[in-house]
Amino acid sequence: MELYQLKTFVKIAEEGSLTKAAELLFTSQPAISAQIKALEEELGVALFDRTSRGMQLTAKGRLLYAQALDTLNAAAKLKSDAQQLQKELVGEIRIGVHTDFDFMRIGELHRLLQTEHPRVSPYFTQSMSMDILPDIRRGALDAGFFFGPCQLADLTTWVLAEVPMRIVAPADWADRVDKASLEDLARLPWVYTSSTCPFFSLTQELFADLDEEPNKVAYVDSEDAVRELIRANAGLSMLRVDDAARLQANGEAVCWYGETPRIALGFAVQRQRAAEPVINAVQSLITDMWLAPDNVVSSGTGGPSHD
Amino acid sequence: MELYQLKTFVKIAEEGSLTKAAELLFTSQPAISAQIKALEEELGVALFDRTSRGMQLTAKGRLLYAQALDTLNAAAKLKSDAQQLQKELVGEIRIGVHTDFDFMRIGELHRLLQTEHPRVSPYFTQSMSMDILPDIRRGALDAGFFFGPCQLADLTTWVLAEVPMRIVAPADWADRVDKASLEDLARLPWVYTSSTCPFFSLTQELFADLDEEPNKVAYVDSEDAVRELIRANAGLSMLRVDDAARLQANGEAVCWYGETPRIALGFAVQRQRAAEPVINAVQSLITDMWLAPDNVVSSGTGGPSHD
DNA sequence: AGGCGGTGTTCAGAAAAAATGATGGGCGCG
DNA sequence: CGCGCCCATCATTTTTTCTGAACACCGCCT
Repeated sequence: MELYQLKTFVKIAEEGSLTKAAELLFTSQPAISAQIKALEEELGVALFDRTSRGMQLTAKGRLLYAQALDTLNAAAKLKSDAQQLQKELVGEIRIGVHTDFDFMRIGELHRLLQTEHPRVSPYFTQSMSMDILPDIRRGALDAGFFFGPCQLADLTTWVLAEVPMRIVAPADWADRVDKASLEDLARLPWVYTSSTCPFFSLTQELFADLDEEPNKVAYVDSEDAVRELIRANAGLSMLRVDDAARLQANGEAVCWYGETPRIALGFAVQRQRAAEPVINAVQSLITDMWLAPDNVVSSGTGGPSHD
Repeated sequence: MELYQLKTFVKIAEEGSLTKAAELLFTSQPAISAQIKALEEELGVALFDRTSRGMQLTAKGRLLYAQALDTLNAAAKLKSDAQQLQKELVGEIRIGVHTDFDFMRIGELHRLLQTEHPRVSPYFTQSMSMDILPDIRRGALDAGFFFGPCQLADLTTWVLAEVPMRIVAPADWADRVDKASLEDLARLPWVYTSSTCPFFSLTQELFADLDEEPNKVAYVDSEDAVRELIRANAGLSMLRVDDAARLQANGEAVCWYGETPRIALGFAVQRQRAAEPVINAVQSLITDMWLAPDNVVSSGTGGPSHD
């Protein structure tokens, strides 16, 4: 039993005539006569009564006609859906996110993806900056965001923004920090990130010209932990300017406005997979989002605001 | 796109390997490789990723796999239903019924038909005895019951029973009828059926030996009308014994027990259609029902019961 | 590094299936 | 009774599909 036989069956049933059906199917009358004969033989059921005036469905044929239609419809849907899929991008993509979803504009990204490529399902997994790049390399992630430079040669990366940072101290230390020099700060207790974290090098560079090492009283590996220790008066640290401003606004911290180091916000994928349609599409969406002229994060928002 | 291609598609998807699928489909590996290639080309969609370890569904392939299954399932259902139909009888049959459905045991017939041939739909139409035989001949009915002899040569008939009849008089006339002779009865008013009705000849035969014609005061053409006129004291008539007994039990009539003419209950179909499976099956059911030894209507229930 | 065993692909020729065009038989209609 | 329309059949051609061998690729194991 093949679809072409069912098509013939249905057409003959509708036309009531081999001859007419043959015309409409652009074939010869003996051809479809043989098709129906084979079909009837295979099903073991006489589908038509042959009269001198044409072909008429038998009672059994009428029952099977409906099912033949069902089958053909299922096949037609398969084909049309396939042709629709031709134009669409289909797949999944696992994206590592290393900091707040709202800062990373994940909602906006998701919305864009939904409209541009509705059949691409993103999986956003939050993990630490230092885990994301190796995970992409391992294939545990398909793409990801990260701070700082990328040391892995087999990843392709894009710089999305230069994110300005700020040195932040516990709120109680306002007078110890207010007019302090960099050296003054170095002597205060510091909450550091672990050495694999991009913030680590950033902070190190800050003090590179000084003779003495900063006074490190704790090492943590998440921004949340940094904020918590600042609130607990443990020491100073470095945060994104927006994060710092929020803490200060809440009275949970004070900022030091001496210098604003910047850290690169990057997006990475495996080099040999960069051309995969799904990955490429998501990457385009993200670089467009972040590098559009009206969206540059690295600009402005410099020193303190005095009013 | 043909079903054999979809079968191959599904099998490869399930096995993850051309080689294994080829084995299971009892064909060669290049054959199904070409099938899939053609299918992919027609759909315009890459269904599989070819790896050195086998064939793996693409994201699009996974979406279409479900639809391929749907299509194959529809086809499989069509085929299995057809093979079921092979054994079954399918069709409609229009049966003319000329008297009470319960006397004709239509309920029992329907129940039997339902269990023996569930796909045969009977249409029972009630019409007068004298219309049924011509209707069968015309093809307006496929089969039918009738009383009396059949004069139409191109019908095949079966005698189902010899139905005993009884002369019935209005209840008020009990003493005029009780000890009456046939001649006495002939002089009383009679409710006759029209001359085309088999009851007509039956009644005529009853009085054939007498010199005088019975006193006919009305002609009607339904048993219902006969009963109604008896209740209205219009005259005597003839009814089936069971009918007569019911009227007498209700005090609506009295019976005369002098003689019990019998009328043949017949079943007829068109001669040249008698062998059609549906007609033949229904006829068998009916003759079995009526002619089974424990079901003979013509026997017993003779004279008056004295206790 | 090189061979081995597994994969899927390609190709030319063989086999099978389907379509063709001519022929013939049945039936209704004028 | 013949004509026109219908479908079935048959030998033949055409198309499609299958086959088997050769090949390329990849991971794995020695």
